[in-house]
Amino acid sequence: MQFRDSVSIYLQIADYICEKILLKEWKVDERVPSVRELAMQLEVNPNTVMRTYEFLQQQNIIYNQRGIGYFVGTDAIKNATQYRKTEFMDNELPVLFRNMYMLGMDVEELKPRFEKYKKQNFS
Amino acid sequence: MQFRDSVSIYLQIADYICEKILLKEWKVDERVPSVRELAMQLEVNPNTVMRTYEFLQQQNIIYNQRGIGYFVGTDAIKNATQYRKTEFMDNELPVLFRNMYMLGMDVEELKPRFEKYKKQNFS
Amino acid sequence: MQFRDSVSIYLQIADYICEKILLKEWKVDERVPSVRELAMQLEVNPNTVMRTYEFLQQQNIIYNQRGIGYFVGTDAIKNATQYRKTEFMDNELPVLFRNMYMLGMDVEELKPRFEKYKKQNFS
Amino acid sequence: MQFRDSVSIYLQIADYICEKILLKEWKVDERVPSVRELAMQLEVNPNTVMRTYEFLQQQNIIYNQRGIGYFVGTDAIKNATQYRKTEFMDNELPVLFRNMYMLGMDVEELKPRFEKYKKQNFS
DNA sequence: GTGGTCTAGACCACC
DNA sequence: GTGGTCTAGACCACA
Repeated sequence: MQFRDSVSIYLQIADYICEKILLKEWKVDERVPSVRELAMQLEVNPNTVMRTYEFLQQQNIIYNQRGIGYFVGTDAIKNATQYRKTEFMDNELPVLFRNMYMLGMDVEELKPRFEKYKKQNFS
Repeated sequence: MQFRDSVSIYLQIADYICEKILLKEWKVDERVPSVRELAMQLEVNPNTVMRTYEFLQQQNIIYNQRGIGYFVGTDAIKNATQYRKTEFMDNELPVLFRNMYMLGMDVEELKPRFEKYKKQNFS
Repeated sequence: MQFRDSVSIYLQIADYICEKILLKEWKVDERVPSVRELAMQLEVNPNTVMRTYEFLQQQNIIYNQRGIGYFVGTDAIKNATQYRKTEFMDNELPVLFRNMYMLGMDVEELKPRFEKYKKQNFS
Repeated sequence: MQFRDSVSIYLQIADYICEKILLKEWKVDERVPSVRELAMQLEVNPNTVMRTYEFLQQQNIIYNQRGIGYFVGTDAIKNATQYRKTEFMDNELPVLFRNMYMLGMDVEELKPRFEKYKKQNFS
């Protein structure tokens, strides 16, 4: 995994996990990787992953069973959507709109492309 | 300026210059900063800026007068739009669409937000 | 400050701060000690105090102004009361009741003593 | 057993033994564990336990038969109650009252909770 | 093995 | 100066 410099690593890991959940790769009550495991895989310090998991637990996206591990929460999809949507609106939309304005584009132009994208990738 | 790791720096500088032109901060036939000047300002090697300018000249976005400097080209806006639009469609739209799909969002949702954005920032 | 072994240090520090607020020693919008300052005073690692402050911010008991410091929140008393009351009910009451049962005491016995205590200490 | 730092260990062991007696786990004239045995179990120095037993003998809570061991005294319950009650009043009540004052609580609030506690744990 | 807490020490951005 | 993040490494309780 490649980390951007502009955002905290632990939040980027949170996004990574939310994506796994939102794309249904990780299902409700399924175990997520252990702190140490994910830390090793992403080549970060276990404390950093711990921080991500604490954060996601707070957002009711994952829950914990002591001595066993972290699991995808019951309302994970709802809560992950809400969390990521806020982030998306605040951070990504302005960049998008700026580009669209610069390029003289309209929202209408996106419509058919979005349909095409969904057909190609998720069906 | 903050550079991402994923794209060549000289292309990121090209984007930066295109933005200046598309947002009408730099007008047709106006002189763009000298290679040394921009290199110093962006804290990169002059060779990198040189590469950007050669690239933009190829795209007919800027032109060169030997011994004097580089200038915004006559059709700069048209050509910059075309160049950036290709990039936007190929690189940024897929990321956007992936997020929108994950979050269960529709293009329609963007419409009023885009209007609001334009009103707030460019009027 | 003396720390018990049974509870996390960062939570004991949280209790300490809640007491300061509940006993009106620290007022709303007043600055609390800086992370480093309190860490030095309590002879713990700054990270531990940082953790306390993050926790208390989450509970809406203190808030943060970047580069300036942490401050007592508007609803600090309400939120601190709620937080500490839960803790009190769950952890301290059972110990109290166990002792009272062992000693054959009744709640009624406490009544006049509590009045006396309040008169002596807070008036 | 977990020892607090603030009180002598031998007194904490005395409390432990009083509890056993007050909760009727150890009956009158029953033999209490030998000094060595209890020291091993609690992982303390036998001298410390010896000190506890001497102290409790002074309080007429246990008595000694040389060469045989220590036994729960005839008036153990009365004397243990008296001993523990003094301690409770002097040390634990002030802490309790301080918390109740801070949290704006009243003795009345404790009444139904105490009843519930007794029902759940001792019936 | 799991998570949870703590220390030491570093570097950063903001004020 | 302030907080915020990250690493490295340690030790603990729980299972």
